[in-house]
Amino acid sequence: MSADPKVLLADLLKAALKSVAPDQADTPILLERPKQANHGDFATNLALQLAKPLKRNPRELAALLLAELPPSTLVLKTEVAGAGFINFTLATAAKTAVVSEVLAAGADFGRGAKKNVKVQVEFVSANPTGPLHVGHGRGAAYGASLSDVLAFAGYDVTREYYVNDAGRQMDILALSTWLRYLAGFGIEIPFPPNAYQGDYVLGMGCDLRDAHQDRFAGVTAAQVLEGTPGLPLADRKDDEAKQQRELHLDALIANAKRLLGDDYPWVHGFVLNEQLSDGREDLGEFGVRFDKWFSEQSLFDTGLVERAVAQLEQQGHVYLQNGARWFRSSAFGDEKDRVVQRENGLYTYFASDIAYHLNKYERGFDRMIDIWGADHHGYIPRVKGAIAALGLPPEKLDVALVQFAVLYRDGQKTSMSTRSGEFVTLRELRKEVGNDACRFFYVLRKSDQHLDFDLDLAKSQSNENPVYYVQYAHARVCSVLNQWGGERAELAAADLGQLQNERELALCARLATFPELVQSAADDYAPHQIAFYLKDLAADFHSWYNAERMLVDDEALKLARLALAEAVRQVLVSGLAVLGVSAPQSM
RNA sequence: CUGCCCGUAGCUCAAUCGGAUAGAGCACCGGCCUUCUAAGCCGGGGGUUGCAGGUUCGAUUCCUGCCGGGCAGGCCA
Repeated sequence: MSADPKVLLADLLKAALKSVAPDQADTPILLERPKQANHGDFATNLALQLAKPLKRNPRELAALLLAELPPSTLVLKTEVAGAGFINFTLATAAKTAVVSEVLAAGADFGRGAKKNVKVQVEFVSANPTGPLHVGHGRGAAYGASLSDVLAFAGYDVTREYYVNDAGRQMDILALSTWLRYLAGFGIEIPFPPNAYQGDYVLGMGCDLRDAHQDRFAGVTAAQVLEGTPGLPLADRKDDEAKQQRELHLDALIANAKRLLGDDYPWVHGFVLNEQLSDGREDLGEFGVRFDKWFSEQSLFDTGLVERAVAQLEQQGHVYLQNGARWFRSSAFGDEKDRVVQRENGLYTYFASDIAYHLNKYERGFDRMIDIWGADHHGYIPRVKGAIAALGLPPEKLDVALVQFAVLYRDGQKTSMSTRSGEFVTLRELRKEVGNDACRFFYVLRKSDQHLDFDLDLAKSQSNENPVYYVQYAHARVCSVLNQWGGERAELAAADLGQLQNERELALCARLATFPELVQSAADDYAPHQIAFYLKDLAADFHSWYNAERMLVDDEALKLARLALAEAVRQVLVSGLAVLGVSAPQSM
């Protein structure tokens, strides 16, 4: 086990710095891996940083630093380059040492030390009012990969789904299902255009009948429609017509609650449960699991919503206007104040969200990450404002926005609304593209970048998806190791000095960056870095594979090369695991 | 109108918190399978990083102003 060359180099530089410029001894030593191979294995801009305070030529300073650099077997060559960079080329043994490190650490190579920092990641949190669609899929893939990256980097991660089981949308779904159910008994009520149209609602209507027969069917169409304003003509799109449709829907919901009485919560619960288990199954198949499903309704049941608003009120951040309670969020960076309790006494969604975040803080997380769709960006100031108003530290909460995924089919954008009934579900997408390609594709770009998901491309040319490129590298290693047929333990004893050629050393350098890459991906909330790294690692491997044979007659060389291949395989497995992608033995 | 995000090769995207000659894939052109998997490799052409300024040794990155695209601005969830 050798120590990290980066740390050792930094120590050497620190010593040199101390003797060249004692006054500047606290200058941070920044070591980076140059993009270009002929710039060595590590480079520092230390001399450039010192040039200004010392008022000296950076190249001269670089030369001075090198002259004072303590000797080390680690370093093969140093040079001053460009404007005043110092480039280091490592000794071959220092480069290949990573192979034995990987073999010794196995799946733990690259894993960060336990940080004892509790991080909560909340993601997906889609309304349980219909199947997940491709937009949710992106949030799911991003959240799951981010969680896994953080966990791998050493954080203690809790994955959580916030279930919006309270509120009007769930009532609309319960009503929609009930109306479909009633139709099955010949009780025909015109289906409202703003109710949930999807086929899955018909299915739930049938399921409801299978489970409870005619228990909820003891009504007449006239009773259900009693007191409703009726529906305007379908082609009317004016505001008045829209408003009438909403009123009609609310009246139907009120009738449903009145007519069903104590049975309404049964229907509501039935519908909620169907949707939740459907979503859980869907996400599970996608490799996305949650540690906790947090119910919005529970915030009301435990009185936390009331308490949160009361707490804000005690601090003097709430006022009454037009019969409603307003949170003075404009005093906390929001552009205007927000209603937390409506004139009719009902709390707004925002109020329960305040309570939810209060609950998160009370659970003692050191950091919380909310993953939202980018359309919610305007929501950030009010939530952070509420947190600050409650006297809690807003900087513990990070909101990661995920841009929309836009689906293209036949070169045309495809609608994804859950209300229109025409949308592409995550299930359909997974079936067409496959889970592996799907997970990889979703995370292959920065989260704040728009995602054009071309279905035809994903479907017809799925073999060209980059995920296969990475998996293929893994399968190739497996194949070679199988044909060799030896024991993995033999590889640990390989003489790594046999690894001499450029491609082998490049592979070693690539492997050596994996631990810091994991850290960087975690720090930046950027799991896409893992995906790009795996592509690069696979490219280095394929290039080497085509240029050199592993199963050669020279026993020492063979073992060394197999050891390197096995190290590559291990890192591919670790990286793919973080992304929720399988690593097949053969393809 | 106001706020946030984004403009990088023909297309889809990277670029190590300000670094050196801006990189991949797809597409296009030319090579490599009697040898460990050709879902692969090697080579080639392709760019004023939207535009104009500013900050400094150095800018795709930071600041200002324009241009263009997306999203948001409910007592909805």
